[in-house]
Amino acid sequence: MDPFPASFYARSALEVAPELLGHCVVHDPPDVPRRVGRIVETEAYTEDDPAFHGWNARDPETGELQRTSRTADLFGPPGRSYVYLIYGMYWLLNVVTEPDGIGGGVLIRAVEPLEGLAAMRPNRPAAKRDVDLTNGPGKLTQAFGIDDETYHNVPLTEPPLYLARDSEAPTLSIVRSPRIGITKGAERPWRFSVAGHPYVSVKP
DNA sequence: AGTATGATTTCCT
DNA sequence: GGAAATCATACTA
Repeated sequence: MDPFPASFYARSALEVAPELLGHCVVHDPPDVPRRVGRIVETEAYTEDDPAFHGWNARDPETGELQRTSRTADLFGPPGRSYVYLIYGMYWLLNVVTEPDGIGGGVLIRAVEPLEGLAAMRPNRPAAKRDVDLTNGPGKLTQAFGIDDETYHNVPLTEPPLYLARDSEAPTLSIVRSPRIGITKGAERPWRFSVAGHPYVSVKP
């Protein structure tokens, strides 16, 4: 499986998000068995989006979006990670999209574990069944051992953590639906999931 | 099966 | 001061 190159991400999150479905998240650090998950659910966030981080941080004079300490990396070069703490407890994994200087990203919301399940289970003691290992954005970062300390703003185009094109990816039926857990911009159908897949976090 | 609530931190108004 | 791209648990039926 080959990592997607940075150029793959240098366009709108709305194009990248559905194209990632069926392909893989690979985590292969030293001393730990390799973990692989097939992406089954994503969400797109763009600059022109009330749900975008820092949407409210606008210059009162010009209306320009401000790069705040939290959001600056969303405006950086494409193909890098944006790891964000939500509700004080959970890390969410995004990949930065759009050309350098434009803000945008794709949230990885759910994966189906393909490899390294034995290494995921100890990270997810609350998971009673394997489906609970990675069927949510906070769950999959736990299963894969991803936090901001090591994995924020690193390239997702090379080991140890990368997104890879899976030539064996099955043909998919993709569903568009409103994004989960947001209030502003909630009507935009910018969530993409594999139809009927058991690892999708919330039924569309 | 469905609904309600607490945990806990960072950032913006 | 309060909201936030969530999850696990504890209820009710």
